Amino acid sequence: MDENLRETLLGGQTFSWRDDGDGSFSAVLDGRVCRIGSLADAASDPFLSDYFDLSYDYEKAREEIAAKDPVLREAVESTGTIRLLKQDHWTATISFILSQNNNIKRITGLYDRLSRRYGHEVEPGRYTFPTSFDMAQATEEELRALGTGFRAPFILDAISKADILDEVEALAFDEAMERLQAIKGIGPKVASCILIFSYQRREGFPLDVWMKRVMREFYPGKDPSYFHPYEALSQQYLFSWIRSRG
DNA sequence: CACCAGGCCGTGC
DNA sequence: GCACGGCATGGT
Repeated sequence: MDENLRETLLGGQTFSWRDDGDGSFSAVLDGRVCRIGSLADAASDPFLSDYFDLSYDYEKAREEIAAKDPVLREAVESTGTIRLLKQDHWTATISFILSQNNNIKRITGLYDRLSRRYGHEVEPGRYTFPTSFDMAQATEEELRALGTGFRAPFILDAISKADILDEVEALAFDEAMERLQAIKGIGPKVASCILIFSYQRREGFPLDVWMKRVMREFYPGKDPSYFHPYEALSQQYLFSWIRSRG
């Protein structure tokens, strides 16, 4: 087993991709519909080459993570390579605000509804994810009507503080975590997801309900620094593993 | 009918 | 500093 594109694209780090049902996946990114059947399709596309982080040595990382302990080895060997995508800051921020106390299927639906309501149609039925400017006139009532629920005011707060996302780029990890949490609806878990999946901060280690279970059961007394320098990737493998194991 | 989902906020101690 | 209830919505 080498790449696990399905897990990378549909496993909860992005909500942009759809299963086309013919062995390929598609998303509206970079202002156009991107389609991909295997990682080779990304190599010839400069935007996707960067987005899929092709210059990083994931094979070496896999080997070093697997060698760390038996649990990690089982997690890594239970699946193919999971990549850390380089997503747009704003898209990732709204995506993970939507993710709190929610499930992947419903998050994806909300992402689609926001796109249809505030984004731009680039092909019949395919819409860009709206920018903070596209959403500047959004109201809480509108957002609630789309099903965002109690997250609606959080989205409005993010719109008004979107400039924070530019500041974060220059900050060290701990300061970046703190700065992102100035936006309502962003706590430690959401902040770490944004930093990993949009700012390439591989020291992030999101602790959601699943990962708290993993830590309690298999790593009692340990903290994320145990996984250094592969905190984020180790977390992705453990998350995928525990979730598929039920 | 419960209970849960890639949590966080506000409040109280 | 930590514990707790509440929160919109849809699926099981």
